[in-house]
Amino acid sequence: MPETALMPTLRLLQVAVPVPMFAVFDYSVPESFAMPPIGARVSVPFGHKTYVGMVIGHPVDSSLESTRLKPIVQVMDTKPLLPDTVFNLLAWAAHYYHYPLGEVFSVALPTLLRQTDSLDNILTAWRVIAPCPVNPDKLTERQKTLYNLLKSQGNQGLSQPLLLSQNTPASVLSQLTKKGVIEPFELSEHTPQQRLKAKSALLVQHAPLTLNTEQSQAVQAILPHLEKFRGILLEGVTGSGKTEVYLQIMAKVLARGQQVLVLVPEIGLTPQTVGRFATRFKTPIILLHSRMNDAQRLAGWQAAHHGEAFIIIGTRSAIFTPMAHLGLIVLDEEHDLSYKQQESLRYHARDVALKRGQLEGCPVLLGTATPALETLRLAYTDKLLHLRLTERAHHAPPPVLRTIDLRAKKREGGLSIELIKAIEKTISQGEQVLIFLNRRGYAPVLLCESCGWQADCPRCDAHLTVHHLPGTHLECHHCTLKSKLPPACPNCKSVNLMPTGNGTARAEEVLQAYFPMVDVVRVDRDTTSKMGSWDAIYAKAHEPKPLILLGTQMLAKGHHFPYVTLVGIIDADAGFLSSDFRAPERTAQQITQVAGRAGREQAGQVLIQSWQPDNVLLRTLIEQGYHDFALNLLSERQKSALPPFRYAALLRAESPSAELTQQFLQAAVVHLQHDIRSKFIEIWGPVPAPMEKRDAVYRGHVLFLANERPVLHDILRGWWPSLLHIPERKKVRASLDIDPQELA
DNA sequence: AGCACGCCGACT
DNA sequence: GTCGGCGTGCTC
Repeated sequence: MPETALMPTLRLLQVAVPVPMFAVFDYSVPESFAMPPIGARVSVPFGHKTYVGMVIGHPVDSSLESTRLKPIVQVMDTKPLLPDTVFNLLAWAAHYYHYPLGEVFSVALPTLLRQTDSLDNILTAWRVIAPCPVNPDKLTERQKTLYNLLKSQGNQGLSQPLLLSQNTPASVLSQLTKKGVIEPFELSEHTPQQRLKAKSALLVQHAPLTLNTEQSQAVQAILPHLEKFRGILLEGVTGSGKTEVYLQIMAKVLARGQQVLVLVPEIGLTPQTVGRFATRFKTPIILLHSRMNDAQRLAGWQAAHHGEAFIIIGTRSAIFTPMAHLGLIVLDEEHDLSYKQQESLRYHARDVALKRGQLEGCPVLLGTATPALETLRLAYTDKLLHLRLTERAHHAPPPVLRTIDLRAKKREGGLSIELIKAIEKTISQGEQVLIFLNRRGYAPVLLCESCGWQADCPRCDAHLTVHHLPGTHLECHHCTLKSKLPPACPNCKSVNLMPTGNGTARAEEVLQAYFPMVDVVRVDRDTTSKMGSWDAIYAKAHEPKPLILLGTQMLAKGHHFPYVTLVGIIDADAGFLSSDFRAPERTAQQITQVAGRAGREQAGQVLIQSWQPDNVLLRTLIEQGYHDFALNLLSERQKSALPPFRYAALLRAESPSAELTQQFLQAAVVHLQHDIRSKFIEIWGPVPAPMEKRDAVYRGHVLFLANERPVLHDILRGWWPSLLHIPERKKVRASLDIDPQELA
């Protein structure tokens, strides 16, 4: 007798659960629930807890006996939560980065959607009730603002996510509702696409700037690629007007009723950046970054998802935001390292963006003055359309770069007399100066002049930095340790303890002493918090008065300082000496970016202090510029068969002991060599990390290089999940970094 | 990741 | 004699 005829058919789900395991799990669906579709969230019992998982399949049977299957607790979405494109993007990311699928979903979703009580939301919108039952002049300022905003939108109103993400407090909504001025309604009758089309008519574009020849050639070259996937590298020197090119392409995309996703580096998301977009387009701009609270993030996410918002500007993780009708991805400063997540899912937003463009069928515009070598290679192999802007937009001549030979020169606070004279001259002309010193604090070392002892961090392989505020003390820049200054040398009891070397705080002291009449503004992690962040700094930098800006790499990133005509780089050598094969590339990008702050509207000069002014790398950069420098580096990489000419993965490990870490890595290598195909992989290491001990853990890594990406990934796929169970792994934390950016 | 099950030390 | 250390194994 056919048993199946009598058995009630089991309704099964395959669910990705957010736990660090590569398996997916089967569940049954009780009769009382409608079957959730693939892409819906379900809450499921797992171990002793309940998790929010993602339905990824409808299997006909399970490898597990039906009695061991647990029923789901709740269906959280009746429709897929994400569009197919984003669902597929996340599945791709899990596969490419060798990361558990359930955790990938968890990383990509707003926190509030990962909670068991978040059911799928009905989209509420608000509109004014006509006629207005009260005199609008009697409303409070905030109420009046909201009233006028909604009134301008007519009967269509504005969605709640859009309002909340634009800083309308929920309280104002309820106050006006109580007064009978506005009403909520359900925004369900139109699809997101229909709403977008309806709204795009309201988009009024403010006057674009006039483009120079190069800019307009770039725009013309990009326009034929709308509506389909194309990766584009817009390589434009600082001041060449990349942003105006973005804006004009965006205008075309918006006019078609499509949305634009703009990604910026972490600290690039200043009010000034946003302001440029906000004044150009008459449409609300949604921001997505880490300093927003959960409710704001969810609101922005929904506004993008439901097609209520046209322009989304966000940092790295915004690349996963679902968009109803995505027409363009812009990724500004594509070389910036903050696009690479350095923990959990170690993705690179640039690479994810290119994949997303492919899945969405839209162009991806990468812009920078200093392209990453990876990107440059893609451009030169026609994987990307390569456009260049070589002139400054406003006819300002490019800055003149010159080295200052530090050998046998007197210095004070790290500043040579030559540099100080140049500062003096600039100041006397009423112009501004930017000094770049990538070391915060007062002095990077506390040295005993009697015996040579140095104050070291007990938890890290690093010296402690001397700080003067609040009060003189020592800080470790690699962990949270802070300590008092010892009264005498713990080694020889001498009291000749000397702060040695120069940080930004000491340079500030020296500069202020030389130029008592001039404002010296220090910009680093220690000052930007108390200065009321960037706003005050920007205000000063935008007054046409003498000013000395002094800071770390925070100053290097895309900011616009119109009155700066002199840039001084205190120490150009450090980066060229590092053991990381990417160090020259990163150093050149940094120097070029800092140099680009000079003379954006007037002629500027850049003075680079160096102990090795004849260094070939430095000379190439100064004499030929970043582009040619990068081409030289690329040919070096090709000769030594390094990325991007081979594909890399880095196994990282850390544990409470150096031995355990290295033993694990060694075992991992042996394990890999059991695979016959491992002969196609070159194995570098294991070695201790450059700073082996950090925050009391011992770190190490082993690098894998292969000629073919699929070969590398196939081998890793069999090997990496199995490493979780080898005996050497106990007490060791390990992670796999695909396309690693830093060997640290 | 949690969390329980499970065998060896200092305490009510 | 028990409470508890964290090693090991499992989670549909």
